[in-house]
Amino acid sequence: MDEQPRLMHSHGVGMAGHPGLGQHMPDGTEGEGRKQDIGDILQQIMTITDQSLDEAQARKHALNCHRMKPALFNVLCEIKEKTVLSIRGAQEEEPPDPQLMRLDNMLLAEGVSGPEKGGGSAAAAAAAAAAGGAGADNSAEHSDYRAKLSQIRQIYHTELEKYEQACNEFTTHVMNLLREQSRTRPISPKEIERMVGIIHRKFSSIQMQLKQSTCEAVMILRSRFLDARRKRRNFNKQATEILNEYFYSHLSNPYPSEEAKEELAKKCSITVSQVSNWFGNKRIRYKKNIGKFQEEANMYAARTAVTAASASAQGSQANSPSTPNSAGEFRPEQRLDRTLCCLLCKHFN
DNA sequence: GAGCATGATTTATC
DNA sequence: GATAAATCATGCTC
Repeated sequence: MDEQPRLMHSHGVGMAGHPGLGQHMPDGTEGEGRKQDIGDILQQIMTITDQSLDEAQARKHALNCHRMKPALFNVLCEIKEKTVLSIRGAQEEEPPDPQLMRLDNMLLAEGVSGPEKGGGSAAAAAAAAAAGGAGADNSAEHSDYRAKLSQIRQIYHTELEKYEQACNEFTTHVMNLLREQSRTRPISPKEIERMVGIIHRKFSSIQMQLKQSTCEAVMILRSRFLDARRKRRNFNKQATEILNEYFYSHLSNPYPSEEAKEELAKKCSITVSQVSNWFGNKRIRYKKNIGKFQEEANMYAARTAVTAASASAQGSQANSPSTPNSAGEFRPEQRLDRTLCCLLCKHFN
């Protein structure tokens, strides 16, 4: 402190050498003196970088103790605040990143982010439903998918927590630094806020990378799981016979209704979509090669006829001649099939 | 292992 | 959304 006058004097701007700074002017020249005073202070600030470290420290201290410092500091704060406000105004108008939104939506849909209940298992269940199977193997795959998704979810949340913690620590550190610095240079709260925003944006870009990696991992898992769906199993013999029976007994219109599909699915222990697939495949393959399927068609028609005939015999002669077929309906073409089948039955027996 | 059978998927059409 | 047609991928038989 005792070197202050020396320093100030040596540079010709010492407070003692300036009446306007050191004391009030009684003759009315105070205003003019203050202008000069502020000019000098600014000059000191501008030349402070030219000083040696010791000199600069001393100069800094002298400026901090200057009686005009609070007023000047406030003015500089106001100027900076206005500048920062204009910058912030421009930044706040930025729309949310669409890529980040997509990643967030996907992670939410896959059950990686958001509440844990059902998310991943719902996605797995949807995939399993698309696979069409409901057997033990499928549920095993399902649980495997869930376990792996749960692992991904855990890693994601751990990493996210780490990033958030690091971000908070760094933000606190920077804020403390800025608050410390605000004693010696004008730093408004808004400027600190802006700096915090910059830090958060930097960290959110890191988070985006994490989200991207997580999405990729989920996609790989999902594609592996979906690929497994292609590992088909042939239907058992009984299921194939039930389906074929229906197909050939409805050959003129092999399009089962939704109810019929459900019934067939139940009988065959398969799903309705598998029934639809089977009929789709059967129709197209039958149409492409009727000759090849003729024998099969005859055999099923014969069976249907035998069943119908025995039912008819049991039902007594009093019954109507229009006996319904196994599907509960009667078709004129069935009569032709039946005639053919009687002949075939005789042939096979 | 080749060739065929068969369930599932994809794409186009209605 | 249901279906046809083409295609894929796996299972089965020899």
